[in-house]
Amino acid sequence: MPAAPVCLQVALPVPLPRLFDYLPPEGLEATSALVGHRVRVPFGNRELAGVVLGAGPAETGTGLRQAIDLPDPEPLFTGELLDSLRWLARYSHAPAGEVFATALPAALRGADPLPDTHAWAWVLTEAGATGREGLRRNSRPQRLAALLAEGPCLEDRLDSTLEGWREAARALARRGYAERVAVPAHATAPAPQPGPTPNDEQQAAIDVLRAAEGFTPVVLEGVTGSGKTEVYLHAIADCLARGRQALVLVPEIGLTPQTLARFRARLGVPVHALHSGLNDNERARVWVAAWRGEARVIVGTRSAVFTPLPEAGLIVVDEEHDGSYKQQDGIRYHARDFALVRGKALGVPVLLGSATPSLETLHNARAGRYAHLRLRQRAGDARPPAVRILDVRKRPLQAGLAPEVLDMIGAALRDGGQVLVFKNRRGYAPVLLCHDCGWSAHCPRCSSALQGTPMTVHAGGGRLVCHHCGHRQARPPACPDCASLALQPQGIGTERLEELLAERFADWPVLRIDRGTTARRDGLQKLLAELGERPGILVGTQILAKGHDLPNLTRVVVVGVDEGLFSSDFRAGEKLAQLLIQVAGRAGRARRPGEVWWQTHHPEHPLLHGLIRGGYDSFADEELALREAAGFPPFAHLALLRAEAQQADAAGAFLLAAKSLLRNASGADATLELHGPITAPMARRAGLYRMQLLLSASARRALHASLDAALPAIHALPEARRTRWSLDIDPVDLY
DNA sequence: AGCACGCCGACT
DNA sequence: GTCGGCGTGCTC
Repeated sequence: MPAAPVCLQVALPVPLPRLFDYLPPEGLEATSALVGHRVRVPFGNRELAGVVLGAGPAETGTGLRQAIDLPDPEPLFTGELLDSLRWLARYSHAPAGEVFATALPAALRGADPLPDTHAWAWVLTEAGATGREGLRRNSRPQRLAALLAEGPCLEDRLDSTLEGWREAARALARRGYAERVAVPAHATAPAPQPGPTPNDEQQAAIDVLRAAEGFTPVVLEGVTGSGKTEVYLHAIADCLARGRQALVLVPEIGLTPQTLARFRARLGVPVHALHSGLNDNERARVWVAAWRGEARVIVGTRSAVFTPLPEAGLIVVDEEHDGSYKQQDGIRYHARDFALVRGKALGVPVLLGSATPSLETLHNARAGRYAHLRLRQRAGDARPPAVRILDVRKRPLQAGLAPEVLDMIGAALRDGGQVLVFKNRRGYAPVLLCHDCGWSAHCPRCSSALQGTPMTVHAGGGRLVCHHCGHRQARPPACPDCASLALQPQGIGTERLEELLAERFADWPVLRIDRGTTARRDGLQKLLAELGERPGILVGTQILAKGHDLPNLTRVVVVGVDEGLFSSDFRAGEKLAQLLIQVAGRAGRARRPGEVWWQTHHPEHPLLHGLIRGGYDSFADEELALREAAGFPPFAHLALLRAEAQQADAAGAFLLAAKSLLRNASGADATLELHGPITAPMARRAGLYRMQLLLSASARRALHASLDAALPAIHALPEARRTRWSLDIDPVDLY
């Protein structure tokens, strides 16, 4: 019998959960030496680029086609990154081809050749050296020429030294005074600057990392202003001194030009940034520079976790609790978790920094899996602000603000201070709340230790729905506890906040800070610089929780606290606590003592009192106990099967069929719980009906085993055809 | 996901 | 008589 032909097993970016066999390209043999290479193949009547993941005998006998070529002289994926991405494909139950495509910068997803990784610098020509005297004094070209007279200067550095240098450089180039030259990336750094001497706590953290051998996860817990970045910088410097690369992940709003400038000034090697402001080619250049070992320090947001690190020495995840680390579409990975997977495979320390670590991370720390270090000292004489809980039951609210709050804002402004009015995150499903006594609707079938499960007001307003089990009931006409008629869905009407404040405090500036006003690079900085230290009001969401010093900020008001207290999302309490702590940090940096007001219908709520009395730690103790009793993460493992369809019943029919397949697949193993299908809180989006099925298991293994067993059949369901569906492992939002 | 093939309405 | 609607089927 003739041996089956030896072919390449190729992962292609198509939503099909399998590899494709190809004969090797002309003149090449199919061996495992080709694993990790990009490969160009014919696919149907088009051409695709994929990644070789194996070599072996063909499984399908007929119709084998031949790969076209391998674009790169060496494999792009080797060793640790190759293994980690294979692991991610298995863990996320996603096609390997899509995972590898996600890991590559967009410009490399095709078969285009690798970009060169030179950095660009500007130098003065001989003509420029003499001719620059003739330039108009203090004009930008003259200032640029003066700068270049001291030596060649990198474009990166020009970005932070001379505003508008590009135009000036073009002007010099036109006269033949200056030219652009390519320089190898590693030869381009300024001399490192010394930093301040670390305090005892910082030094202890630095020492732990210095002594670490192999994979060492370390939680660094420290409030705003306690100097976490200083610890990062020392650890990175140590890592560089050992001749290794460092990867730093930051949340989307954390990667400011100021952060980068600080890293660049201190480290004395080029710092490569990967953020949303870069175009595809720039991103590809950084990725390849890291792959070649030229980039020694890479600072980037979520997707930077896929950077190759052939000489890795350290991974830092800043603000590890931040929600922006979880990708919400496509391959739904969690960058912090994947960073830990990579750190383990690489055998390097992983530093998780936060003022408010996620409960997952705290749980791991308490179980002894992570080292847990704290920074308690604050820089300078900053003091924590006084927190005041304002009971707004029965108070007449204007655009959601109590009269006491408006009075306080007026007084603070007249006193020359700035006020931050912080709206809690939008997007919570509305919960029915009694304005007179604080009663809220809970599901009768889902009572658990976790304060019961709030029911949400369904679109249309007449019905209450339990988001956990799908139970429905009519909306009560009056409060069951106090018979008041003041039942209101929470989370509505905050849009009017800015309008009201601008009208009421017309003599002072009212700045709205949201994604819209700060989308441009430096948008937030510009707005804040404009305000300076003049009295005024800042209105905003999430984005204001972190960021720059506002030394004149004396009052902070948090509205929408109740939406966090009574959201049907089990993570809402954690998010609220993190937010309240972070926002308090903003007021705690003022020159004058700050005051934080929390506006609530639930002045006695244990979460609020726990935070005031024992801080984040004691909140975490209580919340972890509740999560354990209720069977939620980190004590259970979740997966969410979402479906959307044109027809109202199609999504539900698909999920019901999937549920029965999963039930069979879990077999005698009763540890897999299936909740639903229920309508998603946002029941319709873009005209599609949306539903979801929640899977939970106390053991990760059971969850994945059932999914592995059932997914092929779920893919093949006839109901799947008229449905768009996706699987989210470890969902962060249950909707 | 693309991109075919494949049968039924309003247009030159 | 054709162009084109999106149902369903396949991709080594």
